[in-house]
Amino acid sequence: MQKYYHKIKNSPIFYGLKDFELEKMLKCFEGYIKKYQQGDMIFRQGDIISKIYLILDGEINIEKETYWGRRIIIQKLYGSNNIGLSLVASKNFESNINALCVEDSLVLILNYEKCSTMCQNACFHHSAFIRNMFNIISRENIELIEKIENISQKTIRDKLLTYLSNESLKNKSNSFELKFNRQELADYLNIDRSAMSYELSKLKQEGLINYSKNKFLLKVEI
Amino acid sequence: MQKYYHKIKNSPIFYGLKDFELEKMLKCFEGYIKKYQQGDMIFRQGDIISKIYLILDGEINIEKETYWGRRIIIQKLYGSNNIGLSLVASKNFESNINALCVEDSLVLILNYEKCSTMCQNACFHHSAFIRNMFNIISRENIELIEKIENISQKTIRDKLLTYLSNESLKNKSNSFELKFNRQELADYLNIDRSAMSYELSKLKQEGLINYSKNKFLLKVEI
DNA sequence: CCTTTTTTGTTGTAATTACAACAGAAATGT
DNA sequence: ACATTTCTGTTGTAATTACAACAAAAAAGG
Repeated sequence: MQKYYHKIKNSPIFYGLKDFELEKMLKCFEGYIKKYQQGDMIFRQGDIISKIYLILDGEINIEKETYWGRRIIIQKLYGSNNIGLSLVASKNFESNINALCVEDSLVLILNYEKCSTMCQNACFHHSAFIRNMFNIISRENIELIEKIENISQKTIRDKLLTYLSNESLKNKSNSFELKFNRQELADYLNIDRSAMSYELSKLKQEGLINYSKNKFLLKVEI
Repeated sequence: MQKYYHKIKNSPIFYGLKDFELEKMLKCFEGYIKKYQQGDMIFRQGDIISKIYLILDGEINIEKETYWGRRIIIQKLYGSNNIGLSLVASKNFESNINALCVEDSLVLILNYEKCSTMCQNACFHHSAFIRNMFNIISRENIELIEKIENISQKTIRDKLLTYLSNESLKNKSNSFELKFNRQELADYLNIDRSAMSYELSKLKQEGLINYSKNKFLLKVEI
């Protein structure tokens, strides 16, 4: 466990703690580390969740399968993101999403019940921890709204331009690298991959964007 | 202010407080009441937010305007929902949404900074308050994911069936009343109103659903 | 280095949707 | 009760998209 302390201390939820403080809190929260392999599901739609999953390393897709069997990618999460937070904090403990490891991943698992109620020994940092969770889940919220903006555009072209523009803003640069491969991007934007590919080529031809592999350049203000 | 205490105490965020405790907290949080009229914007895209808005009464649409001028309805909020919470809790204080009053509304406004940091006099209920906010924003999060599920369906028919099925689940009944009018529903589901109207008629003809005005009956399991 | 597998791009066609224009119904105001 | 306005439903057409099938390029695995 100790060998992961530096990773854990880098996460926004435990930021700035000393080793002995961290140790105390992890005990408090019944924290433990679990390794997942590429392709593993951390949990699925319908699972009852009672843990908070803090991603220390790896890459995880939050997905949903429709009634008709199509995949929707809600978002892609990396180290220092949390999953399960919002699920767990609500009255309804049943997951409405799948958490799929796209790479081998390292996850710190905490007992939500222990996290959310002040412990007897009322560790000094507990309230800061709760505030941090709050910030994290808020950011999650904003990202979901951004996704809704992206997929709510009318045409494939508008979806792409809106998505790329938002990525550009987040990267504070008009050149940036996409985290999705083409199929994932299509599943994220809810469009057909080949139609998307066609539209990307057209945008490139028209000089609005440029790209090579996953490196993109947005040449226009949206 | 006092005359609103019963409303405030009914909200999940202040639930179960005694009058004198509530009074102390509201002072702590610099809380005040503001009345809005139908059509008023509580805040707009681009506004810098530093308050928490707790809806005591009324009806508010969370909307976004696309670059191309189309309206997206993110969600509809009623009394005892919060707006501005997730906006305010992030480092980035710039709103990415509009909050539009669809009816005359009554809003309790709190200073976020005061809410999120423990006050000197450390009122007993402050940590419960933060936990409540946490629960609220989590539920918000889950609703956003549900919206994403609804609008991520491939066809208008699938969007409608998924939406109606989710409403049915939330109402724990296969008959329920929609909170949206037709144009709003179309803007929520990101589809053309007339095409949606056409598909609704078809679903009714085929016997999958029934409706009259906003009262709907879902006759199939999705 | 070569083979195999995976990812990405291209194109034609059928299906779906947006849009416009209008009719009918319901709600509102007087 | 009537006129006016708003909301909902209907239909035809043009635009957009999904899908399938395949080609080309890149990555992975010996």
